[in-house]
Parts: sequence; C-alpha cells; structure tokens
Amino acid sequence: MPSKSSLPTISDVAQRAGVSIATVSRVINGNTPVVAETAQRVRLAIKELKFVPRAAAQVLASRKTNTIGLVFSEIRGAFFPHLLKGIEAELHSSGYELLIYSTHSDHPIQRKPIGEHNTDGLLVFTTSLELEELERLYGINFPLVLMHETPPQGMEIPVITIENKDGAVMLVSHLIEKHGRRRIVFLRGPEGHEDSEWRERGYREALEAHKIVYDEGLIARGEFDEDSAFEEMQKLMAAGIEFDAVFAGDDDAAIGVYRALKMANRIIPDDVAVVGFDDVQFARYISPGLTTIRAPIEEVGREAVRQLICLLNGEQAQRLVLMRTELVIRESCGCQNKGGGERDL
Amino acid sequence: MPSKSSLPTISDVAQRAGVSIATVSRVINGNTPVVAETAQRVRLAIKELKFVPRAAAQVLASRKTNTIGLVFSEIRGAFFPHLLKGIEAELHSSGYELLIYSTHSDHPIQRKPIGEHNTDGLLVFTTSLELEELERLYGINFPLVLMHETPPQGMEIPVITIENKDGAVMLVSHLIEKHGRRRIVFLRGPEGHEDSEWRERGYREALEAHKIVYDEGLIARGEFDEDSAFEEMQKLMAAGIEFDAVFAGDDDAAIGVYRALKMANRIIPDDVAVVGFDDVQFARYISPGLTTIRAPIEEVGREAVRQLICLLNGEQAQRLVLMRTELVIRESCGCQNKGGGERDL
DNA sequence: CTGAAAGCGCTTACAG
DNA sequence: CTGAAAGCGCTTACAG
Repeated sequence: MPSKSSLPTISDVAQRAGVSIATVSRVINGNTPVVAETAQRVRLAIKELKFVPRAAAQVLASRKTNTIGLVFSEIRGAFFPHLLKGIEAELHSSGYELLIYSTHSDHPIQRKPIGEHNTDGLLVFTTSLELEELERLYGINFPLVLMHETPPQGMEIPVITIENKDGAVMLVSHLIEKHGRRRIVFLRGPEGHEDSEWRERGYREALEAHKIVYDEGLIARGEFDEDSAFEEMQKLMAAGIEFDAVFAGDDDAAIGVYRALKMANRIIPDDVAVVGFDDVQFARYISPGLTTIRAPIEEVGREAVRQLICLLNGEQAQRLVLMRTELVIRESCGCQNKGGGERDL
Repeated sequence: MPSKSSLPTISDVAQRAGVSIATVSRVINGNTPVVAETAQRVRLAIKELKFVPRAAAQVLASRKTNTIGLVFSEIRGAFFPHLLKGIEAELHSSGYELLIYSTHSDHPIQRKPIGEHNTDGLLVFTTSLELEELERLYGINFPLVLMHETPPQGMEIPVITIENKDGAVMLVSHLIEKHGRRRIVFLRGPEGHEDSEWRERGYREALEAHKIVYDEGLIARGEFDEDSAFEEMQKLMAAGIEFDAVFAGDDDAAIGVYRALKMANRIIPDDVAVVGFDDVQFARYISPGLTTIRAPIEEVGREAVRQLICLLNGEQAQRLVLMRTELVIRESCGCQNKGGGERDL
C-alpha cells in the first residue's frame, strides 16, 4: 500500500507516457494544443497512476490559487446556511474552491489564516476583518468584496447588501397605516452593526412620514438575539413605558420579545404587535406567525461571488448591489392571515 | 501602490535584515534556535515589508498543507451551522485551516476539488464522497474521519456519530409507556441514509420490547424534509390507515406532519402524538412544542476534528465515537410541559 | 547558531 | 505541436 510520501508526480506520468512533463502539464490544463494521440497516452498514464496534481505546486508555478476566501465573524444560526449555500452554488459553477475562516476565535495563530498568500480574493461578511487588515489588503490591490458592510472612507470596495432601510420603512408603515400603532419600540442590533443602523434610519423615516414624533424612550439596545431582546423588553415594561408595537430588529430578537410579552400576559398582536426582520425558518412556525421582512440572503452570497469573479478577471465590478427586500405579512402585526400562507402552521 | 505581483518574498526580508533566507524561515517557524538579536532584526524587516509567507510555497517545501477538508453533500438548514461551529472551534485551537467542499453540485470540475493534493486530511459527512474516491484515499493512507456514516466493508476509518437507535427507542418507548400509543407511524429518511436506518431499528426494538407487532403499513418513506413528510401523511390518511402517533424521522419532517394533521383537523397531541429528532431551533417554537431528541451535533464536529488530528499526528484514533442523545419532552407527545421549559414560547 | 544549496512539483516563455 | 530549462517561494538536511 503506497504511503502519502510516494504519490505519483507529473514526472512519473511523463515517463510512463513517454513525453516531457511540459506535455503532461498541457494536457492537464488543456490550454495548449496537443496531438490527440499523445494526449490519449498521457490521459491513460494519469488514470493508471491515479495521478492528482499537487495544488501547492500548481499555485506556486501559476501564481493562481483558484481559491476564494470567506471571512465571517459568527455563524448566526438561521442566517448563515443561506449565505453559504449561495456562495457555494455560484462558486462551483466557476471552478473556484472555498476557504472559510471565522474570526471570532481569539487563539493566537502563527500563520496568517487567510489572505493574499492562499486565496485569489476575499469575501468579507460585515465587520469580520480588522480595519488594519482590510487596509493592507486593499493597499496591495487584493480583490475584495464586502457583504452587509459599507467600505471605510476612501476605499472603493464593491459591497453587496440588502434594502435594510426600505424593509424597515415597509414594516413600520404597515404597523402605523394598517394597524394604527403609534408607540412602536425599536430594538437595535449590536453597536456599529450596519444592518441595524439602516433599519433604525428606516424606522425614523417611517415615523416622520406619518408625523409621529420620535421618542428616545422607545429605543432599546438589543444584540440581534433572543436573550438580550428578552431582557430589554423586561426593562421597558418594568419602567412602565407604554407601547403598542415592537420592531424587534431581527427575527431572533423577535423570539425574545414574544417570550417577554407572553410572560407579562400581553397578547400578540392585540395588545402589542410584533415584527421582525430576515424571515428565518421559524418565523412562520411561531405563534402567532411573525410578520417580517424577507431578505434574499442566498442571492447576496451568489452576487458577492459574481462581483468577486469580475474583479478576478480584471473586469470592473459594481460598487454597490442593493438587494430588494420584501414584506411578509403573517399574524403578529394584527393581520388575519389564516389560510393565506399555505405553508404556515 | 504595489500590485499583487510585486509582493515581498522571503528574499526581500532576508536582504533587508542582512541574513540568509534560511534564517528568516527559521524565525518564522520558530523551530530552530536563532540568536535573539538577529531574530529581532528579521521580525522588524517582516513588519516593515508587511511580509506574509506564500502558503503554496510553504506547502510545497514542507509537504504539509496545514489545512483539513470538509466534504458534505448538502447544507441542511437547521443542522449544518452547528456542525460547522464545532469544527471551526476545534480547528482554530489547533492551527489548521478549513477547506470546504460540497459535492451536490454536478458541474464538471477540472481540478479534483479536495483531497490529498490540497489538504492533510478529510472530514466526510454522511455519504458525500463516492465509494471509489473513498477507496482511493484510503488506499494511499490518507487521513480520513467519517461523520454519521459507517465505513464500507474492510476499511478502518474512524467514525463519529450519534446514538440514533437509543434516541428512537427513548422516543417510541415514551409514546407507548406514558401515552399509551400503539399505532405509531414511522417516517423514514432518504434511502440508504444511515441515521434513518438506525432510527428505524430503534423504532422496531421499542415496539418489540412492548410486544407491539410491527406493521409495515405504518412505515412511510420521507426524505427528512417538510414536503415529502406532508405528502406521505396525506397519503396515509387518504388510505384510511389508523394511527395515534407519528415518529417523524427528524424535526424538519415533523413540520410537514404538523401541517398535514392540522389540515385534516386532527389535534396534536390529543388525536395524534408527534415526535421528531434533532431538536433544531424551531422545535421549541412550534405549537405544540415538539418532543424530540437532542443530538450534540456541535460536539460531533469537535470530536471529528480531534480524531482527525490524532491521525495527522500519527497517533491512533478511536474507531467509533458514539455521542449520547437526549430526550427533550415538550407537548407534542401529550405531556403537559407548560412552565417546565422556561425557554419555550 | 547560520548559510549555501538542493529540492518540493508544477507552469510557461522560449526555441525549434 | 513539443521539449529543455528557468522559475515560482519556500523548507531543511548538511556543513561549518
């Protein structure tokens, strides 16, 4: 049984086929004409020896890694698989491999985990890369595409994101117009989280458009997760703040809001309407069904890859791709949706 | 602004520090003593030039990729992030990178996507790798660890999986003992899916232990997903088959079961008890809360990495790691769990 | 402790 | 269309 150290190399193939290694390389890469009969012989030798070209050698010689990197800081339960699915799909149809790195671990690392030394370009999700590293990569003209994050001042990096503001406007306007809500709590996301900031802007615009004065007291800081949302709602209620609706920031937070309201015996949506953002899997399964915004996350992944590949091909990429969001009405806002969404429970 | 082709190399660093490239290599790798003062100079030069060693060159020269690969066939919504999280966590604390490849795309690929040429070892989830390729890799002694799949005849490959059979036994016994159910439908998973087969075995054992005769008519073939489960349930009911409980195969399928039963105005759990498997995020959010089995998926990922690293270090790995599963009782089985699970809605 | 040199396994002008 | 040869950027015995 052969051990790893005795794997066949291109020379073994060349020898067996009676050609030079250059010729073997050419039939493998198929970019230079080779006489059909010779090519046949080479292919046979490859098959017989079960030869697989060493990636590192190809990369070193060709200066192309044929790999793109994905950097993210956190696998948010409901969100991430969709993004990854879109990325994988688009990537495979273009022959690149994917190297994934999540930056939330703070173990000291020897080698730089991901960058120009092992990928041809990078997909960066939100703020998962330090500014300094981003600047360095940008400085060496390394192909970059951001997702859900506007590039820092002065850097022209393509960004793919969703219509956060529009989504928030749709949500809040719906609460006001259809359900007459006027004291709408907004649960922020994490500090400096861009999605959250745009949603807040949409929240304020919608209020303004309906001549409702913005009340600082209705703003709470969540973390786009269940627990902090639960706590914030508890605090609001303990403080005796009145409200007739909650824009939870995202769906995960909405769960925390549900829990807090139910515990306080406040009926959703009669006493308090609740809306989320993302339309994750459980949004239609909870009771009442969550009215929320559908964001085309998978498409964000696909588009990010497309733009990056433009860059890799030396073509111009779009500076900003804004994906449309869509209002998904269920029952938590006060609508009677029974029977409408046939996939809902 | 430097372009990618003019990035500094180890020679640039050596020159600037006034040493040989061998010395630079030594301070980078830290495996050979270097005089402190010299090392300082080298580090300074590295910093000044913003030098990052090219991975491909390191790999080619050292014959180590420092990367492990993950092969899977499908990102199942609720399942995958947990697995990935465990893998990432364990990997980072050991200095390896992760290369991910999903095999469900059938685009013809030039280069072999993942294997001995670009990784030091492979994590394989269920049947995502063709037998032939598995045999080839095994044949060259390439480090492999399987997850949720027993190795083919004659191959000694470590496998990490969960107590599927035990879980099923717990579930079915609970339905029988606590709730007096005797006509329990079992919804299989995809053909040849090992998790499914073990669950079925557990189902049968539990029946047998309670002297309930196995009825072929109560077995339906699902796909571990909502839609096929929905259809199968429709068929069963249309055929007039009687049953007082459903073991849905997994949680995703349970959703389809819920939908079909509700549409037929059968009350869960009064008319029909339902149980799932996996305890995915939505299991506690649906109504009634789903009684299911909690599987330590994240731990499966971590353990798989640990075993693979054993192999990479030339140590012996365990041939089988069976992770314990746990019964999570909510209301869909007929229990009164209100107030018990304080995180449930 | 340090350097010169061979070598890792490919790709790609350059000739022919 | 094909081969000889240089080169990709590192690591690592081998001397010293």
